[in-house]
Amino acid sequence: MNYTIGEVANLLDTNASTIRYYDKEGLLPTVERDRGGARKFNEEDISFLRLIQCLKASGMPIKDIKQFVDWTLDGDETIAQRQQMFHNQKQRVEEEMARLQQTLDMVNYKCWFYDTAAELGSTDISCVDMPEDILEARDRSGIYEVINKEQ
Amino acid sequence: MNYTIGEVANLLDTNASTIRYYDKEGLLPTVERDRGGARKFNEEDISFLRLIQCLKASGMPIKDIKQFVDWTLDGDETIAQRQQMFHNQKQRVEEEMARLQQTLDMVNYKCWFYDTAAELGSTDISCVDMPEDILEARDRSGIYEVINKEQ
DNA sequence: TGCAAACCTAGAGTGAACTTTAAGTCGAAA
DNA sequence: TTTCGACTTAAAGTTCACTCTAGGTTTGCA
Repeated sequence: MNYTIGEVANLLDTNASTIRYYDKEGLLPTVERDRGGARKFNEEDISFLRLIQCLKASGMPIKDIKQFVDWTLDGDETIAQRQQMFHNQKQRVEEEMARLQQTLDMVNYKCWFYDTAAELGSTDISCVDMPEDILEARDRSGIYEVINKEQ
Repeated sequence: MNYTIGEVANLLDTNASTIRYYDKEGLLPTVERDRGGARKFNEEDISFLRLIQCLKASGMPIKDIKQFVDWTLDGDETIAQRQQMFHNQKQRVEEEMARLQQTLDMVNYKCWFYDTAAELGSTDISCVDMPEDILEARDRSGIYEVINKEQ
């Protein structure tokens, strides 16, 4: 089964220009054309676009994805490079998850802070006891000082 | 205690230009100047810069952080807006964590794939049984089709 | 007094990832 | 046959968050 660029864009919740841009950057070397010159996407192309979206979500820049594409085109000689690439990426994603958890701790603390301030009608909440879990979230977040005073 | 912009940049592992840029964008309305016009940062300013870094890490754009700063300057009238803002941000961070977990599943699958391919010296690993946990990670990642064939 | 280091501003430049525009082609329906 | 929508390209434009440059001041030490 083949798909047009518009169908693929719909399917992957993106738009045709973005897919053309990826193609121009060399990320889609296997996409074929019909007689009229229009791109023809098969299941494999769509699957690969999903992978690209995933790699992008993991913070990988386009030029690194391009490198990966080039390696896959080079075949089995480049298995080691691709293996290394994914192990590096795994570490990056794990670091990002840890950072995001810290950020969530901060946001949770701030949610409690403003929930409390909203009840009191004031950001001076120094009279209120901070629940244990909120205190822990705040400390984990790396946001310690001041903060109870303003913001 | 006061700090110069260079000291603050060091402390927060960023650089002076970035801090000046935040100031220019209105993110640091409380930073004072010395007689010569140089910025003078106190503990509170530094704490607020940490908060900015955290909000940025949560994916909040500068102009939204600016909005938050403006609200804090408006005082207790805007508690509800700030409360809403942090609750929205909490949802965004939670969504991002879920997306990142999916991405990690994909990367874990790919790590297994290339570890196996490296052992075999070939990306045709169809003869190899996929461990249960890897299969689950692959399925959670949303990357199903093809993939065992190439890449 | 002279010099270097660190600060200042305004404004230009950068890089990433799109996104839009202009001008054109293709294939099917009326 | 013409008209419409979806495709094509090259190239310019946009947005974001810096980052750098040029030219100038301030501060502290020898």
